[in-house]
Amino acid sequence: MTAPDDPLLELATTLDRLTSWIRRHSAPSPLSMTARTTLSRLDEQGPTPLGELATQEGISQPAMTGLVNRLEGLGLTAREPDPDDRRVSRILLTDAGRALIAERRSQRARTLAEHLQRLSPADQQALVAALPALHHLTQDVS
Amino acid sequence: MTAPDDPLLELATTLDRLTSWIRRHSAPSPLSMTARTTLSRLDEQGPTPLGELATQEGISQPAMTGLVNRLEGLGLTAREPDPDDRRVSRILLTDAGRALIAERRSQRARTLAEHLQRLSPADQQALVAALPALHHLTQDVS
DNA sequence: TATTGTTATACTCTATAACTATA
DNA sequence: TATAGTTATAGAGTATAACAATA
Repeated sequence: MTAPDDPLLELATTLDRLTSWIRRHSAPSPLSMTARTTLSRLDEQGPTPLGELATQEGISQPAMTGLVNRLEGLGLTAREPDPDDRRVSRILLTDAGRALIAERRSQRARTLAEHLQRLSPADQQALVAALPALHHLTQDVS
Repeated sequence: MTAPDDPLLELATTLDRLTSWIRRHSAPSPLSMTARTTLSRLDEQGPTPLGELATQEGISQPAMTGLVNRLEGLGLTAREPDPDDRRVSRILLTDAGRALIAERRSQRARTLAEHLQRLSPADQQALVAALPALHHLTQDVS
């Protein structure tokens, strides 16, 4: 059990609060949160079997089937047969899908910049210095 | 894959990933994300008119009516008439609601802290150093 | 008239169970 | 038999529009 004034525990609480802050300040989107993180994931890791994508996103396989169907209907993703196992559908981003999440990322960066500008230079520097740590944190279990 | 040249763009991407990472590593809950942040908000700011709560959470007034009805059915919140304006319903936490949000918050913080402990001392130090900045960021617009 | 909140209705996203096809 | 994915069905949570009560 951790002590109540453990800085790590305080950090965890702050990150928890940060999550809900980010959620409230995200630009409204016709795509669901899962849809957006799925597109972002496909951009990072390339073509991925549907079931694996479902596990990574923490939703059921039928839910991912439905999501991929919607994304495909929007022209954002496509299916590719796996040459080694004909049961497998590999999901990949189309050019339109890649363009959309690039646009969304830069838009989010602009919004973030507005808020960052109100922070002190020391605060800004601290955040940039913490980037590798945040990166390692999210790759921890992946 | 996006080029990580712009630190601001990288920060946006990392925060994006952090959001979905925290979401995936949260303990499963019968309550929706909005339900949880609403309880948390009521715990922080006390009794709040329903419409104001809807605006703060970024959902419509009818959606908040439905959510509050569900929370009330679970015994987690209650309605209180506003003495000055009889149209207004002020929503407040019950003792059960307060207990639930406290338990969940500390559990979530513990889980996150476990992952933070696996990071290198340098990473941990960087995150702790960024704590005030994160705190300021989330209080920025509040 | 304007505001606070509810009711009516419809759509999206999710889950579990049953199914098809490949392995 | 086991695995990858789809289809069937149901429930939660959301929005917009129309309404009731109060200001």
